[in-house]
Amino acid sequence: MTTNTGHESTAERLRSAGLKVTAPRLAVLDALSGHGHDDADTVFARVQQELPTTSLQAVYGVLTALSGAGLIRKIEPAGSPALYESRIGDNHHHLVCTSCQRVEDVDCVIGESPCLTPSATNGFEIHSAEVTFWGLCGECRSRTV
Amino acid sequence: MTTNTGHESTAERLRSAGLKVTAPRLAVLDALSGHGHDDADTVFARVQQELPTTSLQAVYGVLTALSGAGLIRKIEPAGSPALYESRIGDNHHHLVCTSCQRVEDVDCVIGESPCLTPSATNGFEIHSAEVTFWGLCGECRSRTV
DNA sequence: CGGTTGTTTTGAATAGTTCAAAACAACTTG
DNA sequence: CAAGTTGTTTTGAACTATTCAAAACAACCG
Repeated sequence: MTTNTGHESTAERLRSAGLKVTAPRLAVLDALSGHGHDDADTVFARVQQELPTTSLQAVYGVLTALSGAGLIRKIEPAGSPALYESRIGDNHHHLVCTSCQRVEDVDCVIGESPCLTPSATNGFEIHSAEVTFWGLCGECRSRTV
Repeated sequence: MTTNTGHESTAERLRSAGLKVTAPRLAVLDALSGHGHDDADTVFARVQQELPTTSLQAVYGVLTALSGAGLIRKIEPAGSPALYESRIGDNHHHLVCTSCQRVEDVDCVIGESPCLTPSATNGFEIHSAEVTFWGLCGECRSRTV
């Protein structure tokens, strides 16, 4: 029975996505929850603390499975390794600092639609739009005065 | 004298950018002109035809120098190697096919401003915005019927 | 034409990620 | 609840795109 109570446990979310519930997967989801945007190495380091036998390749496998299932989202800003985030469902966008590579979330630009409507589709059937804002974060701005 | 006649030769464009005029640079600029979006290997292959002694590393160096000088633009869509294009100056965006990775240009979404104005800047000083539309290109759509 | 500085060659190294086979563990079914 | 099936993780290796570094070289200035 796959009852969706609205506040599924982590294990339940895995099961409803058709994935087996394993310790590495729970640990990765836990490592990503609440945090911002982490690369595979960072997730790996965090997972190892509570599950020291986990391999980096397992983390890659888990991250791939989870983003394939839509439980996490993968972004790949130019110049950074792939980053994973647990905020999903809304199609939010990202600010990336050109100096320190820090990534922060921004809500969709103007409501929802503009982000999905290019001026011409060139025959493409568009599924999603991704917006990346490049600039200097507050911290790097004050450091560069 | 750095007279800008409005139709500078390739060599002149290099010189006005403060770069020395060399055969590999001319060949790379030539290889990129008129073409769409090419990765370093593709540029390398094209350059080799008219300048067989050129090394791949030289091509990387040239591409870095040219995009640093603003003579070409580098884009890095998730899942593809870095691509270079000669269309510059306007801040146009890209359609990327999720099936064949083909990249095409689209003009800026709605006029100009929306692309540069996120809903909240989180303290960032924003320099540019990059929009990537993901979808299926016409060719892959018909193949997937 | 000679000197200086920037560029290219050559050769090697690196980061991030993926692949493959074998060992193993989760869920299913009897 | 035991055994089997299937999906997952481990282990170890490979790979791609890219960068680094030193030496040879060429463009441009005077």
